[in-house]
Formats: sequence, C-alpha cells, structure tokens
Amino acid sequence: MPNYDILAKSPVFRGLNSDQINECLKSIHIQVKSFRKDSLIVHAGEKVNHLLIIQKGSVRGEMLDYSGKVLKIEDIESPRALAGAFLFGKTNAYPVTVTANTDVELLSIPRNEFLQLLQKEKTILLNYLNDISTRTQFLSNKLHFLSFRTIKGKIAHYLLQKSGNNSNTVELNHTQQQLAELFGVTRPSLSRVLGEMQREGLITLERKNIIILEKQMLSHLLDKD
Amino acid sequence: MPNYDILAKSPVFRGLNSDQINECLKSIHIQVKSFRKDSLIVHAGEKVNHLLIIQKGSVRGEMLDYSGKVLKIEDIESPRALAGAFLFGKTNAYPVTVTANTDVELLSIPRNEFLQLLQKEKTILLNYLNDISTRTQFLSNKLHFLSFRTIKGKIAHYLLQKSGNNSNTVELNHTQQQLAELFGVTRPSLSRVLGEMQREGLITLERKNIIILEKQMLSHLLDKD
DNA sequence: CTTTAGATGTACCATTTGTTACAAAACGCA
DNA sequence: TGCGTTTTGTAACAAATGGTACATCTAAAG
Repeated sequence: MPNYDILAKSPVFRGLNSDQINECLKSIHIQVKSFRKDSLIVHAGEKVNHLLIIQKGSVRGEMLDYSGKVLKIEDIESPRALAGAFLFGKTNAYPVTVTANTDVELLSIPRNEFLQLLQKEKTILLNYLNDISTRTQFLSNKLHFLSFRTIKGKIAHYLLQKSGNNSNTVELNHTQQQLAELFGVTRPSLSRVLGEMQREGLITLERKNIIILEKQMLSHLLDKD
Repeated sequence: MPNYDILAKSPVFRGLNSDQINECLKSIHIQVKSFRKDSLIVHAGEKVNHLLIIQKGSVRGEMLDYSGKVLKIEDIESPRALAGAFLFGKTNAYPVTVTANTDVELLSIPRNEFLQLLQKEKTILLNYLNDISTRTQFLSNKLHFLSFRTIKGKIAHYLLQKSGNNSNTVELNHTQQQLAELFGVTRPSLSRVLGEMQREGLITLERKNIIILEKQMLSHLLDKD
C-alpha cells in the first residue's frame, strides 16, 4: 500500500502532506507493485504507460548496446520517479532497462489517471512541469557546452560563465579529474591545455582559483563555430 | 487581438477549434504585443514569466557570446511558441536573445494564467506536456549520440539504429555532407572513416545504400566507453 | 613534524580528426 | 549526348587529443 510519508518527498508530490496525497490517490486508480532484488522491472523499449514512483528501495537503469552489453548505469533511489519525461511525447518508450538493486516497491499511476491528477492538483502539476523543464534545460545546456570542439573552447566557456560580468576570478569546486569528466576529456589533456593557456597569458592558475587575465582573448576563442 | 485560426495550429492549442480557443482565452488575462521588424523582443537572461506564442511573423533567437558576437541563430515562425520549456524549471531565463525578423505579433500569457489554462483544458495540458517531453527526448537522444567519441562509433551507432533488427541495408537519405554535419565532423573525415570501415570488411558502400556485413563487429565498436 | 593518499604538472608517442586541395564519379538538365 | 554542378574518394600535412607513466606537490591524519 502507498507510503504517503515517502511520497511527500518525491519530486511529484513535494509540497503536499500525507493527508493531501492520500486524498488525491483515493480518487484514482493506482497500484503498488513489489519487485524482488535483481528482478527485471522494465525492459528498454517497452511502452511507458504509467508513471512509476519508487516508494521503497533502489533501482538501476542500464542502457544496453546492440550486442547486449551494459553501456551506462544510473541509480535511482527511493523518492524519485522513473523516466518522467517519457510518459508523454512522441517516443513513449523506456530508453533504459530497469532492474531492482534491492527489494523494491513502486507506485504505479496510469497516464490518464495521472493526467486527471495534474488537472486537479495545481501543486502536482507545477511539480511535474518543473521537473521536466529543469531536465530539458539541463540537457540543453549540456548540449551547448559539448558543441565547443576544442578543450580550450570548453575551458573558455566554462570560465566566462562562472566568472560572470564583473569578477575575474573563478573558484574551482571540482578537482581536475572531475572537471575533465564534465568536459568529456582526459585529465592529462585538460591539465596540458590549462598549462598552455597560462603560458599564453590568458589565465593564471592558483590552488583553487583561476584568474582570468584576458577576458577579451578568451571570448574570441568561442567565435569560431 | 488574438487570431484564433492561427493559434489553432500552434503546438499548444492544437486540437481545439477557434471557438474553443476563444472561450479559453476569454477567462484569462492575455495580451497581444506587436513588434516592428528588427526590434528586440527579449534579451538573453531575462526572466521567463509569460508564454509567448508567435501569432504573426517570424523571429530569430540569437545566442550571444561574451564579446557580444552572434553565436547561433534559430528561426521560429508563426504558429510556434518561444522557449516553452523555460517557462517552468529552475533557470527560468531566456537562453537566447530574440529579435523580430519581420513585423511580429505575439500572444503573451502570464505563467499563472497559463497554469489555470492547463488545469482547465485537458487538450492544452496534453499538448504542452507532449511538446516539452518530445524536446527532452530529442535532446536526450542527441546527447547519447554525441557521447560516442570516435567517428567510427557514431557511424556504427547510426547504422545499427537505422537498420533495426532484421535488415542489413541502410538507405541514406542524406548526402555525406549532411551526415557529417549531423555527426559534428568534417566531410572528408567521415568519408575517410567510411572507406576504412569498408576496407575492414564491416560494411559495403553503394550509391545510396550502406550494407552491413558484420553486425557483430559493429556493435563491439560501441562497447568501450 | 612525518606519513600517506590524492591531486597536479608534464613528457612521450599513438590515434584521431581537421584542413586543404584535387581528381574522379555521379547527377541533372539542356 | 554533352556540359556543368554536385557529390564523393583520397592524399598529405597539421593540430588536437588520448594513453601511459612518472615526478612533484598538497593536504589531511596521525
């Protein structure tokens, strides 16, 4: 049966208390499904017809390649929802195969019932819109970022964005290793290019800071392409 | 004043007839704003507080770089909406500067009023969810695609996706130049790699078709990373 | 102050891709 | 068919990045 306290923390029901959620769910047709550890929950390519919210446990999403080998793994934990943006839209199929990491309980809401919920409860609607929109914005930014071909371009973009219009100092909250992963390049390559840019007089490297010396020059790196 | 016939074709109001749209808009507070050709409509970074639907004319979205130079341009034409996914979500600011290509009329709906509309009209809600979701899915796919480092990997992914499970022939609807742009690489590089893959016995190149010889080998190219 | 694990700088070479240029092939059209 | 345009194949070189290895530096723990 539904655990309203957990659901109250989920991205969809956030902002409602247990009683309100109880009230909402009473009027629509829902199911709670249980899965044993390591059992298959959804297969990649299956149609998405229900909103699935993880009420208990943890699952992993695995992208299978064409030879059946695992490509990427993302863990999704207890109060989150599965593939929110795939409930609507054209494709309408799970992009990943989902497997239970632990014993799992899922709250399953059919798409049409969920639609009713969205119309009835403004908070849920807003939550859901926020969730999808935020993801879209994130992907959009990521894509823009990856569109810079060279490492130098990515660094320039990153620094200019971080520094804003006034400051010339960027504080690094990440290690070079983390930055490299963010940029999709290897750590030594990143380090090398940072060194080059310092020798060229564009920036100065300090412990946890990077000081921008030639903002003008940096922005010109972004012109091409 | 609102042009209901045009709006009936917009992604948001699709499926409703002019009368129904008229009915919807009567109950909420909307504005129609006019802009002269080449005038500034929104500046990048401005808060998105209204859904803007282009009722007449065409606008361009320009991403300005840090030195003030134009980076990319996207044209948005008459029945479409501006920055739909940015009405909600965290960032909530226009990612582009929007300028009028022609004389333009925009239907402007405040976010809160639009929320009411979403709750009242199921069709509009569904339209809007479909729109955002489709964009999210598109971006998600694009990102997955770009995550393959090498040209060979991208080709392999492209061919396997296009061919499906049964067929071994992929019909090309694009020139190499178009494919290269899709992959984000130069045309000669693409051609070279295609040649290599043919010499390696993975594929056979024909005029408008590519025949997959070693599906197994192709999929193994996607394993790493 | 040492110790030690993690973070960083850097060097060397192999691969990959971009750039430019040109020739051959295919295509469309008069 | 013949001509001009577009598309494709390919070569030679430059530039960028990856992979690996190792030395140095830093910071936290003792």
